[in-house]
Amino acid sequence: MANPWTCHISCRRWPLEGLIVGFGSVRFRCKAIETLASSAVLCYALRMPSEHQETTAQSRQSDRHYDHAGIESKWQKRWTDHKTWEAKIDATRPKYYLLDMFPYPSGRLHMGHVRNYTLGDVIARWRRSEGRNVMHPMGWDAFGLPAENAAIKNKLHPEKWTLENIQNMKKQLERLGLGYDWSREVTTCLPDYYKWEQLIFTQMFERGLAYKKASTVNWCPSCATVLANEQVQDGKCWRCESVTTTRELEQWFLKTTQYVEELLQGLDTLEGWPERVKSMQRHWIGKSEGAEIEFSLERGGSVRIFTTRPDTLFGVTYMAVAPEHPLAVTLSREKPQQAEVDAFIEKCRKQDKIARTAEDAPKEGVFTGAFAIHPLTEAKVPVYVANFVLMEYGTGALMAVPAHDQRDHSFARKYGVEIREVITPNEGNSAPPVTEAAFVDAGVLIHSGRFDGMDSEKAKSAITSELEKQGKGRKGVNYKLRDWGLSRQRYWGAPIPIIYCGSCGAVPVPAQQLPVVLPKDVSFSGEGGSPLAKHPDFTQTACPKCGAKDARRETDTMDTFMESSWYYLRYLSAQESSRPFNPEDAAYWLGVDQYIGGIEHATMHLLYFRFYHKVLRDLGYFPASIAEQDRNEPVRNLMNQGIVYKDGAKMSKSKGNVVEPDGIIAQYGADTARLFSMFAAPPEKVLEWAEQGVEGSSRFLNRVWRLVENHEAVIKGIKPFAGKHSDLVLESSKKLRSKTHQTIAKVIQDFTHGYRFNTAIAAIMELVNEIYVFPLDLGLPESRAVLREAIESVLRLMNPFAPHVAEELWERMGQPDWLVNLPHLKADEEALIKETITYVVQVNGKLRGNIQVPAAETQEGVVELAKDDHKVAPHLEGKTVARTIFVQGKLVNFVVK
RNA sequence: GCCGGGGUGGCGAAAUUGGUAGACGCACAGGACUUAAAAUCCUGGGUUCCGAAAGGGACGUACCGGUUCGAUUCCGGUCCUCGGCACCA
Repeated sequence: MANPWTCHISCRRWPLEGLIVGFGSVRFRCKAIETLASSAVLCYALRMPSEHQETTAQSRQSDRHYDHAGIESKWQKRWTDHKTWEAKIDATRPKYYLLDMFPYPSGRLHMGHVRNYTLGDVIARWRRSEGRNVMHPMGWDAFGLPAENAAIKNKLHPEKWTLENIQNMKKQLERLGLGYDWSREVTTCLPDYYKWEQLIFTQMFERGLAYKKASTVNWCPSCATVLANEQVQDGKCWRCESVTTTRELEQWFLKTTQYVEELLQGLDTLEGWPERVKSMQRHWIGKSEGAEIEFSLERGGSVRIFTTRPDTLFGVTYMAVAPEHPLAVTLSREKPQQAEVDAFIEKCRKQDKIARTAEDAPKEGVFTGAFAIHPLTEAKVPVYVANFVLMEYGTGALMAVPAHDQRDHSFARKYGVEIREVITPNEGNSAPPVTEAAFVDAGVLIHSGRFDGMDSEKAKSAITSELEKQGKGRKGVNYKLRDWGLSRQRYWGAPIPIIYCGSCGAVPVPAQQLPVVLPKDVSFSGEGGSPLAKHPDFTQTACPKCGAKDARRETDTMDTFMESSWYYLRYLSAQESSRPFNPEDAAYWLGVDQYIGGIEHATMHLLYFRFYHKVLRDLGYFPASIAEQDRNEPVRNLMNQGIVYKDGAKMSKSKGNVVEPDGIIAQYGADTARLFSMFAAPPEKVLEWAEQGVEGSSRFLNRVWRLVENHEAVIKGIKPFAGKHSDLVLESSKKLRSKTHQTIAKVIQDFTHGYRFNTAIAAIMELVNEIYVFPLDLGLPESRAVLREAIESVLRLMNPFAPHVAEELWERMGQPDWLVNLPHLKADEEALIKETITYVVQVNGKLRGNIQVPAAETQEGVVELAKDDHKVAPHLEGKTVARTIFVQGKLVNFVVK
């Protein structure tokens, strides 16, 4: 057996305890390597004489890797101490309001947050380097269901749970080196935030924008409580697994539909918004034009319907109403069909709406026994209750034209209703007979009385005018957008500031009595509805209007989208105690220059957000000095970063596939976490989480660190090259300097054209690789100056991504200023000029060679050189060049026969 | 189902308006350094066929088809996948 050796191990991941003893020349036991056999452990060992065992039996930080923990906390402290991120109104600089979608305080950050917020921080640092007065706040979307679920499960008060989570997550954000103006922090579950939301609600109420109506909720009969959609899994309650049903409750709504046209048309003014988001919002609003038609009922009364196809009116052979429609019940009263209809309605109530209305879902319905009268032919039309009709869309009733609508067609065939063809395809078109499938395109009218022979377009207006003349219909517009239902029968939300009085009705809580504070002394069981309703001190109150003692408070709380609809305004004046925000602050900072958040918010949040802004404008909150566009729309530029997902689904606590950044920060540092999240994929793309690449980002930062360390001696006291590029003597100097300035230009371009940070980082990596192979000429001063310039450029370019390392190395190079306070670099145009150009030569579109030509070469000259190229010539031999395609600066293509 | 995205090597990706497909990085392989291992530095890799080799041919951006001298890029269709669908936020 060979002699035992004691190894001194330094390892930056695993502080080792005790001795690691090796035998023989090759194999030694290293705990760290065993522990992480699959990944490369940055670890090395020095052989030591065995008598030194005791003194070497300790771990020490590797001197081959920079001390990320030390420098990160050092710079974070410096930035904080100097109030680097605190933004103040400054009329001398252009302002830049950068807004990140604030997180729900679920407990810990996940990599989706890291990506989102790093993106924001990189942009903030960049805009700052452009000389802008950047305001970049952060806060907490602190009300919501998970806190209440946690309270039920862990017997912990939602407030305690939430506030503790906030403390945790704030520390995590700070450790990432994210530069937020914490003096503007908002926490939406605190009364000094929701007080203003309640005030705004009462103002909406007074304007008639908030109203009550009956609406359906999920109901668990066993827990006797309302369930959120998320709490219903496969039609069963999440707690007790009872089959859920639905209930009608009187609920508060906001009239988003009052702003529907503006919400739609405003999209056209949002040039800085991604097309995909605008498109989704347009479809969500879902405007369609057509006609509203009144069908009278045989037994009196009438049904109003909306159709986009009044041209098919003569093809109507039945009508259908939604199961929730009041007529569904009344039409069948005292008829043989009554029992069947009631059973059907009950069945639909239990069905999921998306499944119920899916195109391939079975079309089901029952005849009500009642008939309607066709407005023009006066024929009797049977009325059905059908599962594919939605109460929320249109009028909750429809005229069915089986010949020209596929859904109506399937239903008609199933129930044996007549299919009457009234549109025939235009000449040249053919279609299967309507007994087989509906013909849904426009065409020419037949069997439609005096409208026969008209094309669909013309018939639409002709039939609508005829109806209008007879008082049976009119032109109509319909939208899919519905009013915003904002009542929640839950505890952890902002109380709706309404008091019900026996004589005065619903009375808003007067401003001086706000906030209506959420009481803390409640208990959670998950059963029997909201704890607020069981809190007598809260519910019993006096009427603010008449003083009656027996008034009671509204116990519903507000949808949490209410908080996230105006937080960007509270950031403006987070300390303001007499109003939601200060108009002077709004005048300076609005609108939001860049809003960043996940694409999953494309419709709901971003639509509510826009709606709220318009309402506040109409409530007179914005001073006249705000530009028209910013008065109408909250956000100028929107960026939706792609979802970070793992195991095929969005990272979320409920799915249990969350990856937290803490491990990465501890092992590699915040700069690595930041750099990797920016390098792994372009910002808008979905990112499937895989940790393999993290190592590479860490390696790069260490490579930069060594770059400075290794060259410290030769560039110390040297000034970066400042002369004329053409005066450089050495080819190597010219080459490196060109690369330096190409990189600067590339990074600037990637920042200004769509925040393409992944390629910007790749370019910096290329420059670093180039510096590594640079043949330094110690005899020539220009060589050192060019090297210094290159290294300085690397630090300045990488600063937004990895600010701690960049600042530390910058300081180490003897620079007095902090990078965070410096303007960004500009490329030297002269260094970008290319002396030779590479032309690609193709024959019949296939690559056959490439040639180097002087930049000044003429087209004729390039073509001649291309023909003569030794790789190209054989492909041209014995053939005729029929055509020569020349693309300036790029390629020559010979089309030969 | 409806609405909006996405699909390129073993993997993350790149290719500014149609013009060298695969930059940069991961993983892997080889070399240098080391008694050794790790780290570091350098080099190589789309697939396939011919060649001992320098080199050369064919194919290749989910699939099928079209436009074009030329298509990852434009057009039509198909498949798969992700996000949203109004009480998760």
